Amino acid sequence: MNPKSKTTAITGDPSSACSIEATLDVIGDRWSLLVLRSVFRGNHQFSTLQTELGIARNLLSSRLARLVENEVLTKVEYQRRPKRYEYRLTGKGADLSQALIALMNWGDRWYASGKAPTILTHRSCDAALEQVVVCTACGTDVGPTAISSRPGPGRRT
Amino acid sequence: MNPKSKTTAITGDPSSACSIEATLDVIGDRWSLLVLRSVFRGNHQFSTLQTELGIARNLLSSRLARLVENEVLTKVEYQRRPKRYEYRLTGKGADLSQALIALMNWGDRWYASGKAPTILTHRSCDAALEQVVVCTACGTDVGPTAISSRPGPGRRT
DNA sequence: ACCAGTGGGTTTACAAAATAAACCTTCTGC
DNA sequence: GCAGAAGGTTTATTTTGTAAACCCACTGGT
Repeated sequence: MNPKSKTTAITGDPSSACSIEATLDVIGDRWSLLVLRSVFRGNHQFSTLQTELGIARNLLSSRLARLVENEVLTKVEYQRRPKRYEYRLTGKGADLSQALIALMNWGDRWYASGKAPTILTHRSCDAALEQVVVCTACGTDVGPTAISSRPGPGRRT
Repeated sequence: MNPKSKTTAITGDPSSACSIEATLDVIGDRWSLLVLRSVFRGNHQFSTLQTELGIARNLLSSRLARLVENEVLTKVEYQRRPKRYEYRLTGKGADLSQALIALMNWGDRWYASGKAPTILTHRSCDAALEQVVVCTACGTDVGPTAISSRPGPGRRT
């Protein structure tokens, strides 16, 4: 589009040459992930979100609109007369759980000094969860230094 | 600290009541994660990062300073006369790989239409990787709807 | 000796985004 | 017919981000 490729940054266009960038185009601002965390926790109404987060109302409004536009949330009328709306996660939104869990775990490891503020469990077992990266071939847990990166079929640069 | 708890938002203080918030206090702005992605990819110099990302130089400067201050990166003099520096991931920084992978995977699933721009592999197997959340008790892969959340020992609210 | 080029920044002027507070609208229940 | 709740929008102000210019130390070429 631009000959000198100015659009390397946050472009607002999720069809990026990098999937991290694509993701950040949707949820990579100061508030979106906090809004989503709150929705994951069960807050679905505008007022509740606003109070819990302390976000300015106009910003919350625009963030929710953007998340709805990007199909991460849906706006559902849960009452008529007076009309009341709530925001629910779509499948795509729920699929962000892995990312939120990764961010939470990092915060736990480096800022919670062994005492996590929130613990996630398997609903049926009530046991703790663990997030791992595994090799689809050998099945072993792969740490950051054993990871290699190569261009895939969607590479555009 | 503040009686009416105004500090629910992005406070710049990672010792938050929520680990997601703590994490976002460190890397939750428009650029930090993109800078880190670039460092993960092997770009360690100021100029290289600036050119690759298209970020304003003063912003890159302040982001790098903040990441160094928070011990995500270290600034290493790799040459004297003239002095040249490079930025390297610390252990804490490398530990963000899970989060970057989660964000990348989400982008792959929802914006790459089956063709990932980048593929991560197990260095020794050359096979694809998979990120999963597993139960420490039953060992099964736990999807977003089977996850339960409860307050942990570090809860402060 | 001079000058261009490289690396790693800082300063400055300007534009965009965030914040806080006030305001608006529709409806209910008293 | 008034207060209060829900879900916003408008407005003024402050904070951030952006782009371009500039600075400094040094090297290698002429």
